[in-house]
Amino acid sequence: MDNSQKKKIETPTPKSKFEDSPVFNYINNLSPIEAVRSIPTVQTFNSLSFTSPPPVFTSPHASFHRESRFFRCHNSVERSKALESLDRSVSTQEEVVVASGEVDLNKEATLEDQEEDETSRDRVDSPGTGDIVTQVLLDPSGVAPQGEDNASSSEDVSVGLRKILDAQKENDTPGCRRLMADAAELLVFRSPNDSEAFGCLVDKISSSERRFCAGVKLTKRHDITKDVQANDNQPLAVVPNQSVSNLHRGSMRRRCLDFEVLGKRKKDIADDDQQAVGDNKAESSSKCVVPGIGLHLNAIAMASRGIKINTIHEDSATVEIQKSFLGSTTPVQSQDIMRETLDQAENEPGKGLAVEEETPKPLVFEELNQDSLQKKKQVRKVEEPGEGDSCKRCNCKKSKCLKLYCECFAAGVYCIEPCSCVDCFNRPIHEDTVLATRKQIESRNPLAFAPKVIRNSDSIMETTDDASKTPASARHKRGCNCKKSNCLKKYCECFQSGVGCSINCRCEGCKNAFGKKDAYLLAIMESKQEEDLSKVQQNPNLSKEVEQNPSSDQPSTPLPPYRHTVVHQPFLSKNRLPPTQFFLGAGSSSFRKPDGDLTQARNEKKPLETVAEDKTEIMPEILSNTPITTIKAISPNSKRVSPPHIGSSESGPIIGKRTNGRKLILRSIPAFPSLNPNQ
DNA sequence: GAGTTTGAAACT
DNA sequence: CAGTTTCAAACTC
Repeated sequence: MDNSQKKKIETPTPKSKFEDSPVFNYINNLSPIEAVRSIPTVQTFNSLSFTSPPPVFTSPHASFHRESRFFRCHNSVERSKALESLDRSVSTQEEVVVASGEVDLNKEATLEDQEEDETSRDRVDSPGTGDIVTQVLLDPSGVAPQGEDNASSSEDVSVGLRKILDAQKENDTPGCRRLMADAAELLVFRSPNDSEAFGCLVDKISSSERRFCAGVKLTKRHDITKDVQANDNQPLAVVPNQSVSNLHRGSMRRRCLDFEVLGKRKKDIADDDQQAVGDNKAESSSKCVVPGIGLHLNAIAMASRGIKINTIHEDSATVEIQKSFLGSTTPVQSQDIMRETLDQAENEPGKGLAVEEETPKPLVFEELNQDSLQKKKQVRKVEEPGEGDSCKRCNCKKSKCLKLYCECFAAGVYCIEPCSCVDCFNRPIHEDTVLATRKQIESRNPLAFAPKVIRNSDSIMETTDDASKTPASARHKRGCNCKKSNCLKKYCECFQSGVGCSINCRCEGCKNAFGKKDAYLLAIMESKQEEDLSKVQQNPNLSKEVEQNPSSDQPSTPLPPYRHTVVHQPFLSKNRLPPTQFFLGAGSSSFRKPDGDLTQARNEKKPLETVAEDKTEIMPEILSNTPITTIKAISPNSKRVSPPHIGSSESGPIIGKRTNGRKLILRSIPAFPSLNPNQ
């Protein structure tokens, strides 16, 4: 039978003879041509299975995971609808918008694969971005959506995209330009920059920004009230056929690309700057972008602000939009907020839609609809005069806005009109200076422009956390060094970023409402304990060893009841309290009243043994302090202590060498009694 | 709005 | 690398 089949395959018999036969069908099913469609599968695998790099480094892949979650909302039906609308050719802009959304989605996947497949990014950075865009557009395999794709949808997408491309070739519509710019933007993001750090930053930022952009591109710029009404009960990104006014968006993105290439389009910039003299806010807004990062931060800021407000004020569309113009305190924070909000939105369809729908609008309006923009600006000023717009506003006097003192500069955006800076050089007209300074700073500190807050890519942590609360796994990269603010004011970068303090922090008397450092450390220890316990449970021999060795400060001792209240910390535990609650509960005044005392106690270098031996009846206060004690013992100078250090040093058995975030999730009370010989 | 406090950034 | 200075945001009044 096999031989006969092979013969049939190998023999060039007339097709008509067999094509109706079951054997032929079977052979067709065996055709390797179908097997070629493995690319989407690969993508799916990539997006689901690849572990993320250590959180110390910004993780574009980790972000991609979330993006994929975000994009999951683009189901085939929606895509079909979009393509139907394309075929109807209702509006060229709409087509472009839809296509852009699809392309962005797929570009992302393609680029991700490229990143993972190749160590160098030169390919992406190669000139001819437009060609790459075309390639993406015309490459069904690359375009094929992952997971859900079937042949028809994939083909539809490619066909639709080709139509779009052809139409755009015929008339160079703004949408076309924008499409190209969108792709170029992504490519620029992937371009190796002045330093690895910058690339790292770009990855981080761009990932979030792209997430935002996806919403933007798939969002229609229609009446605000309509938006809200129509948004109810719609999944994310269910509006692919809605139109976004792309004209200015395109130009803005393009500017970002231009910025990225030093001097490439300086003339444009200069022209824009001249136009900026007119001081249209929309213009200046689009102007406050510094190479690469700036635009994204702006977008993120706007997005997050919009999301944030929208989530709260779902019932007031006007207010939402108006507030959406408001900038955020820090880009990173916005990023986190947005991410969380998006997470939450996924779980709450109603909100999710609002988030998806409202978020991009500010951008569109700001760029396009100047009339409404001005009105909204007026209202905004009335409502929240203190808040900035999408761009940061600095007040630099001496730094010329060319140092990291300047928030604008540090955030990678140009200063704009609302800034009160003096002698500002952080302007597009001084692009050379800006870039040179950036390079200089990066040479000194490659991570100078990297996001200060990094996210733990651990999906478990993030998914188990309530999005409405503090960032589950976000942490300040370098940590704070607060001495007097107790990490309770915005002086503290951790607090300002809305993240808890971590082991990287050298703060004293940390009371960070988003998560205290000691709690963080305690969680690490706890996780290690639980890990050891689980090991012990799996290996009775080990358990015996532990029991027979009471002198060792082993965590095998049953955890006391107070673990329930103490151990669960807001930013790590699934059952964590909201920041405030946590602070008042686990970190209440009675719980850790004298932070100064705490600091002193730490400096007294309590022996680690105290931690383990006292834990059975220790007061929560002491317990909560003990980790710090441990750390202090390791680093009496309050200097940064690296996690591995803890694990390998005197606290070795307790913390262990492998303390990743995931373990922190496993904070429920395990079957400790089984390890207790008295029970 | 002016002055103070604070901690990061920059400098030595 | 540690200590000091500079700086601008955050905060207070």
